[in-house]
Amino acid sequence: MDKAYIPLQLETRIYRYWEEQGFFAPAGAGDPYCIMIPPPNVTGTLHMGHAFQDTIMDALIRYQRMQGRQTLWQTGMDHAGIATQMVVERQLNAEGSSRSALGREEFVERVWQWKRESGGWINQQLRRMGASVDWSRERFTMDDDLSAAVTEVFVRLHDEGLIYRGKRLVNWDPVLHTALSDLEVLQSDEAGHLWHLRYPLADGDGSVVVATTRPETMLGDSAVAVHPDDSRYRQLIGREVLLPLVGRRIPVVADEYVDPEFGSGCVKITPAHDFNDYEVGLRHALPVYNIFDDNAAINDLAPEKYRGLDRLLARERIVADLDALELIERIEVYEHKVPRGDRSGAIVEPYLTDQWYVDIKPLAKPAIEAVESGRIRFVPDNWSNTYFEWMHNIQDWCISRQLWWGHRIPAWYDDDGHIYVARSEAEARDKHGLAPHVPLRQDDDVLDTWFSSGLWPFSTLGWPNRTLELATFYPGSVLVTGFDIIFFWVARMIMLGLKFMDDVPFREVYIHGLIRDQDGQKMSKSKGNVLDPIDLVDGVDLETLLAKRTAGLMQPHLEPKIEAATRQQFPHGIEAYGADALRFTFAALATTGRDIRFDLGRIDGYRNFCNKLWNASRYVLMNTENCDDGALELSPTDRWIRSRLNRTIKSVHENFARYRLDLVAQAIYDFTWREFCDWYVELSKPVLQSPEMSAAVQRGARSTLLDVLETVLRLLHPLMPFITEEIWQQVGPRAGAKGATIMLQPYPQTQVEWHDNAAETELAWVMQFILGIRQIRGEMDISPGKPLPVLLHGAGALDEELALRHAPLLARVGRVESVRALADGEQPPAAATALLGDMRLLVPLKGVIDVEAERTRLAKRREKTAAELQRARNKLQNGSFVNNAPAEVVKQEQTRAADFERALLQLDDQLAQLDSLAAS
RNA sequence: GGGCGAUUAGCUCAGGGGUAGAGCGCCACGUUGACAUCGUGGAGGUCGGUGGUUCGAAACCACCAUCGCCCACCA
Repeated sequence: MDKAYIPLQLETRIYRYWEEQGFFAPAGAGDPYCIMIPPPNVTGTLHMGHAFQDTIMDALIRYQRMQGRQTLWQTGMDHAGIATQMVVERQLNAEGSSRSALGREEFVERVWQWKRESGGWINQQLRRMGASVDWSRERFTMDDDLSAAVTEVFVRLHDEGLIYRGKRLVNWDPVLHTALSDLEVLQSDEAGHLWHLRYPLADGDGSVVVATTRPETMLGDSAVAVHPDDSRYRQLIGREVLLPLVGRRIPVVADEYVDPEFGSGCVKITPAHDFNDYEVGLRHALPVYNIFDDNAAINDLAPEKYRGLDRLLARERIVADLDALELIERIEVYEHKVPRGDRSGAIVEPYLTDQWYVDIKPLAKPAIEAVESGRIRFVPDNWSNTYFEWMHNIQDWCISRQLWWGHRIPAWYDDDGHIYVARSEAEARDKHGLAPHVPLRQDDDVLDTWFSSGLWPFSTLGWPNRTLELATFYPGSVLVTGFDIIFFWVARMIMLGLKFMDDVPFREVYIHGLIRDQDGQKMSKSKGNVLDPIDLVDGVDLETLLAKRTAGLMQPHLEPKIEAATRQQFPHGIEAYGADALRFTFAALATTGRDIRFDLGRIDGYRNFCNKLWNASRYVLMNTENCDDGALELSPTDRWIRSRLNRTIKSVHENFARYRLDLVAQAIYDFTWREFCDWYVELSKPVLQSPEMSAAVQRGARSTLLDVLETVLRLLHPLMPFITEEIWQQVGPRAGAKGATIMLQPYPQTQVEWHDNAAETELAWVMQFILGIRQIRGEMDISPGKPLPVLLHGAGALDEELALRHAPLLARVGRVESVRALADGEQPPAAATALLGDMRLLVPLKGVIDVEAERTRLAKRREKTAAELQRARNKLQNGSFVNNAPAEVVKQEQTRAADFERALLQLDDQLAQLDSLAAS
């Protein structure tokens, strides 16, 4: 092995090897285990959230694969209708062209072209992260077979009456010119005004005042509403108002919807442009006056002077005109919710159009029950509340989009406006007996992207065909995703899976947090705080990073600020940490149910961990070159580390089961560094490097080094696949493992014969001995290299036995020159002290040590011990504690008190000796 | 207006009815035959506040404060 750990080259080499060997495909006859990747946007790039999510999935997949499960990680990409269409349109605009200039067919061809160019990029990034997805099964939502599944689902739902076409208000995005589902509309708090308008009564006798945040909609008013019980307005009900500027006579109606407390208690009703008003209009059979065109400009139904004006310009004119007529009662500054399209950012208008809808309640009911009954489990569980909340209040799903990129709706129209839904035009003609000469025109619209992603768990496996894959891998085991798409995606997969597969699409939904920057800010292009995971893996220089962060900003004026912040945080760019370090960092941060601040300090530390593992492996390899299979004896040290490893394995399995990858990472990290490297490797040195050790004991140490390291590599592999493979290629065979890759080795299991309490107790004694000496050394400023003589005061038979048995370890690791027990009655010399149970370790001072310094040191320890003792005594003197606490807690407290008491006596005794020494 | 989450060392975070934890950072020492991307020792916290339950609360409960997120048609 090279002396230095350099991840870049080995990681790419190893990934190529795995892929070429086909290790990622499901294999064996084990219990199936399947994860569906949340398909990323085909033209997108990998961001930190993806990298985090992919790390979690890959860890689970590799863990289960090593457990012998038949494991499928289904990969693929989403066509992401609106997002992709916008990207390509922007490209066209930059070229001075446009979507409409190209026409539908050419535009769609252009999108496919762009998909082919950029679509591979995210896959390269996935590979760089080490994702063990089955590339041979990669799917795209617009593949022929997946598209066929979409059509099939649409037709079946339609034939069952669960998809219908209806004219009603939708959220209309006047920039993208498409309808949006409720989920695609974000409500943002914005400063605005509340205009109080005065409408004269038609008979000239008085007026009413209505309030609105959108005065331009008054052109479409068809009534004024008051609450039926509002005594102020009871006499107005049934009378008419003369709508200013328009001149229309509109009725005053009574409706419970009106809140008498708000504003004047009178509401203008605009059924065509407000969801509530639409309902009121239906209840009172009011006419619907649509006054917008699809750009949200005023149309020809409005008075001529406003026609063609954009809604905001129209607003200004109308307010001015009403003001001139003295019909503005007052204008209030008012903060209110403004609905905006999640992609375009445009203010969305309620707009009356024909759209396709899914009648969702019949699908929602079993989907709710599936989570209630526990057939699907959310991890952490509190997300099920969020799910229920939305599912219980679910509205019909508008699935048609006025876009060109997506699945064309399988509906055809004849010249009379009849609608024929079928799998193809031919089927439509066949089904409805339409002659070939009857002209049919397919619906221009495409389906909401989530309609096809909702089928992902079964469309990727071959549905509607009854494939072997479907039988094997549906339902999937767990869905790993962020909370932001519980409604968009998770809920819809559950509904559609239950509907078409008659079973849930997955058993568990693991919801992870959002990756934020070091200040807790959401990472976003416009904030200029985005980190590209690949930059952390392979490194990036400052100039490239700056260019990335400032290119194509929507608000160019932020550039200097972003540049300054970036220069400050990364004065030298970002170094190459390698995929393993980044993955381990993600795992260590993957605590459930909370967002993650990505802290560069952590990745630094975990890169160091890689280096530690690398070098410990070099040590093991160097010291196990000449192994023979002669008789072998395991020392207490060997048995101790195996026992500790066993505990670690247990904890790793438990935490995988709970999706607590942070605790998995921590358990392995602590064992590897704190126990294996810091102690076992050090303790093995005196055994392997001194000639007087027996060959059997040396063999025991060598085989333990190999066994433990080889096991750690397998344990760690799901989190750090590359470095573990690289090292395993050498360590595995030497440890007796056979196979071409660590990926397909069995995952470590606990072994009862490794469990050894006696060895753990014995080594605790050794470590405490060495720690005591080190403490004296550190606090008394004695050079770490200087060998020290140690006297045992008050040693029992067992202490003497252990001291003798482990003398080589104490000598080498503790830098102890000699150990001798004081004889009975022998006067101890002036010494620095450490406590080990009932025994005192004495390091004779002999001028090496400053007596005053030792006194201070001991006094400090005494103070701490006395405080602890006092607390324990207080407890034990408290009658209610002794009477009420469980016996074992009381016993434990008594033991503690006794220990402190003994320690205190030892310390007092030692302090007295220092005094007598100083006096003499 | 409803719901959820967070508040523990300078920073990022685990933990959890009985002894306050890790990593990073900080201080001191160190060329020990794997590793300075390291080793050894050390300093550092009345676990957001108030009340309650309990023999015992940082942990459980209630309320409050601050921060964050989600959902909701008050014009």
